[in-house]
Amino acid sequence: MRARAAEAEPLRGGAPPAPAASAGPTLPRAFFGRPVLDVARDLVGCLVSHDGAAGLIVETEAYHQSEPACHAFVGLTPRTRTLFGPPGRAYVYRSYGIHALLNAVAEEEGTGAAVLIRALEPWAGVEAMRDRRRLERAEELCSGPGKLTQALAIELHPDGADLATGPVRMHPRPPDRPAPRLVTGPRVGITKAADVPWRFCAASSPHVSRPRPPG
DNA sequence: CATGGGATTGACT
DNA sequence: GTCAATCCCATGC
Repeated sequence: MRARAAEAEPLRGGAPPAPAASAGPTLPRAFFGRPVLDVARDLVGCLVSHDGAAGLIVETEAYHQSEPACHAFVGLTPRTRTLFGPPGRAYVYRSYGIHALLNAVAEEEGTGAAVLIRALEPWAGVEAMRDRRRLERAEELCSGPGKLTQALAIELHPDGADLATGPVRMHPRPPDRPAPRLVTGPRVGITKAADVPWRFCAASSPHVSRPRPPG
């Protein structure tokens, strides 16, 4: 067993249990088994839930084996096994030795493609998010790919798990929410294929990561 | 088996 | 604006 005290330890003595984030039905497998750019666009507005908290996706990035910024560019290795697997699974990897980053595997089995979830608007279990992040402002809880996994308590464990059955789940856009208008731009923080405009943000959302897209 | 890079964040200048 | 922290895994000797 690894050291996981920070995860298991209650943060405050009398903290009430997080409210159940009943985010409703999950996205079908067929949603993810499509071109990764379509999946990345259509995921904005959808919900992600885990461990008593949930957020609306306000920012995504697409990655595909055909371009060098994608981990799958190097081919099938133990690390990229999940990327080449069936669509609709979670691909979670550690970045910079510290952060767990959440992706949704897209396209058909055998093709390495995924959508990185970069930012959420807190939707349920916000107090649990504040406890985990030790921050108050809603705009800072999930405004980055490493921040949102911390807020939702997602570690590497869900890698390879089905997003329809959990532990990490993805759900359609709540019916009372309008479909967001999208802003497209270059992906953040990469050195290879940095010019490809495969980043999709909900226009004017205060919950997206930096750098904020224009408009 | 040793090394180095990486899709980040938070603290600091 | 800079920079360190930190770990998985691909690569090369």
